[in-house]
Amino acid sequence: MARTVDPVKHAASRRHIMDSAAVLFAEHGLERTTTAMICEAAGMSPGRLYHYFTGKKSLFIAVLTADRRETGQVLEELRRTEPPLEALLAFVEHLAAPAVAHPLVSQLVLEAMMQAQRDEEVRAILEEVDAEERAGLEELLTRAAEAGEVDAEVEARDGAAWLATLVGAAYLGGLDGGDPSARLAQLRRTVRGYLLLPRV
Amino acid sequence: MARTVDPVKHAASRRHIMDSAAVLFAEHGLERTTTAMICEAAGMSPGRLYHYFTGKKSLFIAVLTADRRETGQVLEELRRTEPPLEALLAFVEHLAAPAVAHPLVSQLVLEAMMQAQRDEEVRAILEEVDAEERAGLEELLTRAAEAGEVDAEVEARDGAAWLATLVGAAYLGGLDGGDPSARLAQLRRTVRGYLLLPRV
DNA sequence: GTCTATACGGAGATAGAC
DNA sequence: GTCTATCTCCGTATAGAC
Repeated sequence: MARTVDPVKHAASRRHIMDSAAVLFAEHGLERTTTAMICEAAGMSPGRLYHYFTGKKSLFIAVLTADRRETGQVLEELRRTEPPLEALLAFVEHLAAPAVAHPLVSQLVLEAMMQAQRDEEVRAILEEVDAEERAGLEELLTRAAEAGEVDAEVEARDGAAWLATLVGAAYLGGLDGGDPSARLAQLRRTVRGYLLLPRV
Repeated sequence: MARTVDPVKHAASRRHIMDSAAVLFAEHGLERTTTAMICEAAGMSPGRLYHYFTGKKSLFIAVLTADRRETGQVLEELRRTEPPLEALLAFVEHLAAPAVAHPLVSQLVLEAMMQAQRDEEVRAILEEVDAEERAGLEELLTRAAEAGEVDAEVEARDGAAWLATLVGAAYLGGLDGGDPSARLAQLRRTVRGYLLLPRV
């Protein structure tokens, strides 16, 4: 029984569409990106696009889940990294890394966050990713705190949530352009300052 | 020559529409808020709405400019506040205050930022406000630095821009709900930590 | 699998009576 | 000034030939 579809080609076609769409979603947002624009960017007809995706929203979600980062592996390694505070900082930088990679990535992530406010399906996906990230932050934060490398005033759960928010700030900063590596340095300094009580 | 329109009533009508629309823009975003939704929320017909605004976008911009904060007055006062570092922190909190006031305010501000990425007119408005805020931050930051209350490593211009980004983080944090006043405390701690070099 | 052509619905905006 | 009714366009998605 010969397969009628080549799964490799099929995946490649999907990927090509997703890559084209991702740029447009980042630049113009979900609603202002028309399927016609996507078709033109991908160099294909609507019929073809809808052969690979059931609709614009499913394409958007496919884009989001494709770029989903695997934090598990990184986390596994950082659990053994010494000192614990450095491991935590490294994790924060890992999470913020996409923001400095390219302005469009920042825009896409922020667009996703906004959509999550308004769409249950998108919200569910991002929630999952966020929970994973926060759990990692909390774990590393707790470890650093136990090692006495973090000020006692910083509570694990709230602190982790706030760190996630600060990572978000790096994405916000990505909108204005400017030097990406400088932004990463600012973030690093900020997180250190937050975790270690500054002398007053 | 009697005026045919009562300017007070006219302004009140505009205001009523803007108030109704602001909530919807915050909740659903610009594109997903239909004029029909606005009409229903405001309890009026499309004809009436278009009597007061030339279009949905002009209404959106009216909402943004109406909620525009007057930083000048606050800044004037903070210039004389001692110590300088406290003045700077107070200014940061002033800028972040709307974010803790109500979740919808956070959403509206973020929506505006996203629209600014895609619309020249919106961008121009926000740019103006942002520039004003950054100028204020830079001024107070410089003053605090000259008083030796801020670590020398923090450069005035970049530092001010980064502080503005951190204020943005407070708005981002507003999306997730949680205790608003706690978020303000986190921000305060973060900014202090950033400005004062923590002992390593 | 891919195209062209088009159906369908909805949203912004207007017309014109009152 | 305000309403009802409606126009027009455009965007999503589909139909059906190749």
